Amino acid sequence: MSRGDFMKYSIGDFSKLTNLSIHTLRYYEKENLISPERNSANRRCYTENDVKWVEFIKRLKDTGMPIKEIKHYSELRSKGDSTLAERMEMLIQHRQFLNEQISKLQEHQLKLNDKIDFYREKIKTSNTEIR
Amino acid sequence: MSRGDFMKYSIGDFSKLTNLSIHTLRYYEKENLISPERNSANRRCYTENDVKWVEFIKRLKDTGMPIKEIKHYSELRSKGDSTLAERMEMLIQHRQFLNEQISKLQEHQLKLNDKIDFYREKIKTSNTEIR
DNA sequence: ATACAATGTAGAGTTTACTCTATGTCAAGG
DNA sequence: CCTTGACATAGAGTAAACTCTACATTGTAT
Repeated sequence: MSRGDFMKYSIGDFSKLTNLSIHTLRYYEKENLISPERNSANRRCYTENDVKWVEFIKRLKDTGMPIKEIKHYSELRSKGDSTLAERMEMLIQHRQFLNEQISKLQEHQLKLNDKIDFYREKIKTSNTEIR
Repeated sequence: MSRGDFMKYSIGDFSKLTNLSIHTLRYYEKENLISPERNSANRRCYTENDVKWVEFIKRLKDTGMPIKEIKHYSELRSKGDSTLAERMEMLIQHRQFLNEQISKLQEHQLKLNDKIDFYREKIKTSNTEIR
């Protein structure tokens, strides 16, 4: 319903919107992650759609998917609905990876807590010794 | 109580024990993360203590602490008990970082699940259309 | 019309964390 | 005695993901 559907963003605006540097946006384009239209003067025109897409790219990246793989996903995506199943498969694989990642971090979290408790004791003791 | 306390490991053995390549071990030493003794022939002699220390280094690394910071921690550690408080402070900071990391990943996990559900629906629909 | 800010491309440079190569030493087995 | 294999150092090379530079165009405010 919103006018937003017709908004076009320059690379500068899009950069601010997505918190990705202009350099990074051009790099992502070179790597086939994003493919904005160009206007008559060859300037990039990003859309609302690109905003959402970049948010998703960032999600994949922040969960440890390498650029190469995101590139692959992105290339599938631009081939249209015939690649839906393959893309879902990738996401399911990635979810598995993410679940494992979280489990490992939670284990590390426990151990780190133990270590900190251990330090607390050690410091208490060495303070006692000083008195 | 175990004889383990007197065990010494060559770099090859230690590499197998810790799952770090010999190259990586030498690199970590250059970066001041580990400081094994040397025998008369200048060969590195790792101890049980080093095994535990490397496990901890790996924990810090796997939770996203950069080598530089681990190096700093390690240098504090080798200064002895006078640095206990500062080291604990580092760990507490790092725990904070880790907690945030886990929260973010959990949020990503939810969104990824949504996305996969969305794909599932979309695929179901496009299959229906084919019939 | 002119200046200056934003954008374009191509390609070089940076950072992190390894990883590998070249070359040399030394102890133990055949 | 000689070769082989593990180890030593110094320094070069690599991969990923940016990040920056140089230089050319274009859009906009005065």
